[in-house]
Amino acid sequence: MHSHKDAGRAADLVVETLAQKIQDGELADGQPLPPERDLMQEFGISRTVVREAVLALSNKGLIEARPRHRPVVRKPGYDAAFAALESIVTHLLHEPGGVKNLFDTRIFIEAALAREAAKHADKGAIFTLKGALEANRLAINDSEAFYQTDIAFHQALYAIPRNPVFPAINKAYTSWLAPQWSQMPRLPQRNQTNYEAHAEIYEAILMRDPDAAETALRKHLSSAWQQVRTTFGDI
Amino acid sequence: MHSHKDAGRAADLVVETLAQKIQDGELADGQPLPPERDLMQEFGISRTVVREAVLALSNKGLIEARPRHRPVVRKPGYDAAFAALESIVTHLLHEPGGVKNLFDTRIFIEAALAREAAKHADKGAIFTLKGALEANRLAINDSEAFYQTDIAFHQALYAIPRNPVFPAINKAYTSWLAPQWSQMPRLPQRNQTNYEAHAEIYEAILMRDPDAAETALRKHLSSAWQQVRTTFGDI
DNA sequence: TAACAATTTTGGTCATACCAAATAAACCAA
DNA sequence: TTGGTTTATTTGGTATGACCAAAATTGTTA
Repeated sequence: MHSHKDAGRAADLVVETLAQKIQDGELADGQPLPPERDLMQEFGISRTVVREAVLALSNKGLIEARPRHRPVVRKPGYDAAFAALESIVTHLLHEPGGVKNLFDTRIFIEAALAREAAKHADKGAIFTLKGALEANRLAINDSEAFYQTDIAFHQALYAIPRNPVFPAINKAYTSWLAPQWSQMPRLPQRNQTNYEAHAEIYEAILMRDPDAAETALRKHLSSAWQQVRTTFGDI
Repeated sequence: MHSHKDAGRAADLVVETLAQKIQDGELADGQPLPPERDLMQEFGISRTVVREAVLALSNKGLIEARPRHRPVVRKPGYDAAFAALESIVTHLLHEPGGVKNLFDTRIFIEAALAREAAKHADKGAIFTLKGALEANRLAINDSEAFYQTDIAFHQALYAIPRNPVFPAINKAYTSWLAPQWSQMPRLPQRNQTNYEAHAEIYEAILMRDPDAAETALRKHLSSAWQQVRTTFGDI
């Protein structure tokens, strides 16, 4: 079954086997992994190797290993995929131009999403968007709530294509860029501006005007980027 | 969300410290990591913990650890980031709808890229695209070469925004979807069709017609998806 | 100086032991 | 029976020490 080119890692076999069991559901989601000492016997290896395998599975996101707890099987979803990027992305963000590169891709994707929404969003999706916009408006004077509804509005945008990858992308964006965003001053006046931008995007989608939707969204996010720039300077 | 700092892992400190040194350049790219026995002394820990830390760094993509070789420091780039996704994406692709979800995002992004290119590509980028297209044409009768030039043409598209994230995305796409793609029959006739599709995309970009560029690209990739469907059935 | 042989270093694996936290079992009071 | 409290067991985290084989280094020779 396994044709190992370089027989350098005993743990690899264990990782593959367990990963397969997880994917096949033999180790169901939420179920704890067998104790390390059991795995030793099952595979005929030392605990060293078992631990190495468990570590690897944990870093791959297939199990969730809280310290001193039994590792729990986590069948990976699209969210987990992007979560695996966190550490490396964090590094990239600390390099010159890192934040801008990432933010530019966000603008790029959301602009395309706005266009897509204007073209193909069904009534239900538009209604959801309208609800998110209304919640956003009601929170203008509560900066903390506004932050949440702001995120929700964009989330609604990512949900429109009905492709689970997009919400996962958005989650990743918000979590990665949160450090920058959360340090920015919260001004009610700015909330008002952002709400109006959201409204403009919504209107364009409602009017089935892709160009207007894209333009409005680009303006909105570019403005947000400028705010970041004026807060942090060149990054 | 919540970052559980349960402080139960001695290895975490080592990982953070070494990661910091890598980011700061104190451990330069390409340089081997200190021997495990040295790290033991430096941090006053057992080899067990050192190995755990090294494993973690390896899984994070900050070092490259070939079996029985000294781990080599690899300052992560955008490519490495997506490479870290491989194992988990592989799992997702094996689930129902997984391939389609991923391919749909590819269509989505490339459509937006085509539009972007038609709007903002400079002469140099268009010239590069033209060269890729010509190479593509010359390889119509050599299916293996055609496959390569096909990839190169799309790569040229991803390079246009001059944002290093996009080429990395493309690399990830091609490597993840390669298993499906490489199993499809290579027909010169199909090469001809694909070349014409590429030419149509290029022409639209040259004419600065975003709508035509997007339409042409969507048609091209949707057709490719249909070919996948007819080869593999519902996946 | 280049090819080869001897030596040291270093990563991979195993076995054992101990501790503290987590879990399960036993127990007891209401 | 039930619910909470105490005790016993399990289990993950870490430390030591040992051994091997493959690398890397050094030394030697043609």
